[in-house]
Amino acid sequence: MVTDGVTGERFCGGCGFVITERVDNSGPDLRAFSKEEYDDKARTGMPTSLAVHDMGLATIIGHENSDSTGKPLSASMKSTIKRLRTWDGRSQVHSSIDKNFRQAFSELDRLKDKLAISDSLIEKTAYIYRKALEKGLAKGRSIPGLIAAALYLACRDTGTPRTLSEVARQINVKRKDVSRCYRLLLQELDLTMPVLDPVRCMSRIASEAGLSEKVKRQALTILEDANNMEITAGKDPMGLAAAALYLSCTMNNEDTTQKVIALAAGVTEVTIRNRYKGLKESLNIQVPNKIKLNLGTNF
DNA sequence: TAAGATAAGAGGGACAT
DNA sequence: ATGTCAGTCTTATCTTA
Repeated sequence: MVTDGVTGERFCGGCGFVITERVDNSGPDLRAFSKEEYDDKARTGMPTSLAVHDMGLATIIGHENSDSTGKPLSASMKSTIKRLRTWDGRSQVHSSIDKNFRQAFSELDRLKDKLAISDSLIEKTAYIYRKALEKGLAKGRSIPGLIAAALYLACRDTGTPRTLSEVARQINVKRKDVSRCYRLLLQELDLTMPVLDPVRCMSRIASEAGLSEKVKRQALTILEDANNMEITAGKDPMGLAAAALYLSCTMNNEDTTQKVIALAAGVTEVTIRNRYKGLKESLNIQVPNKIKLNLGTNF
């Protein structure tokens, strides 16, 4: 059993099967402005460290001076993180930037739990957000939108499979607003992001939809072939991964539906169908007729 | 009931004006 | 800067097996 320090996912070191990758997120989406209120509205399974709300930033920002990949931080990054920790000890808000930062962090606090994000990702998000504030990008923009964008940026940067829609939904900001902030950050901070790796997406979808290892492996080879044929450019990675999984399911006669996979992947059935069709045609894959198994029950 | 088909609409990138 | 265009994805509805 290995825990990915970057994505916070726990998976088998041998086969890569993801054991748990996210906490229940179907609870109410409520704001809380005090510890008591937070405790009242919190769902079960809340980590105790978060319940001790007064511990604040120090519980969020770890003390190891290394980034999410384990490499030591640069000197400037180190001092930035140090400052973040220090601020938390202060009872007074010194400037508008500090104030903004505190507010942003209370948002981030909630997101962390809902999206099952690791501490190192939180640090990265904080770093990005701080940069954004220094550049004055917060002016005229909502804090939740910007912090969500920073978080999504950190996810993309580390290859953590969280979709823009997910992040936006959990923080209760319109997807397009987060999207706008995200592009702004990319531009202003002079960053380029690698395309989200469909392979990473697959682990998530496969475990969420309860698919077998065999199916997952075959879906992986399908994705590789698709990549080699350059038919994946410009397509939604999640949709591609989902379609590859579905195709693999039909090839292996694994009992599943588009609906299940679509739900797990966070894309629509139509998208899966389109990618599915494209994959099947481009790779010239013959799909056997579905053998109807009389199992009596769905599970 | 699941899968496929089709249409309308949103949002963003590329490109020209 | 602004408008147009092609391509993608989503939502909704209808048909098919």
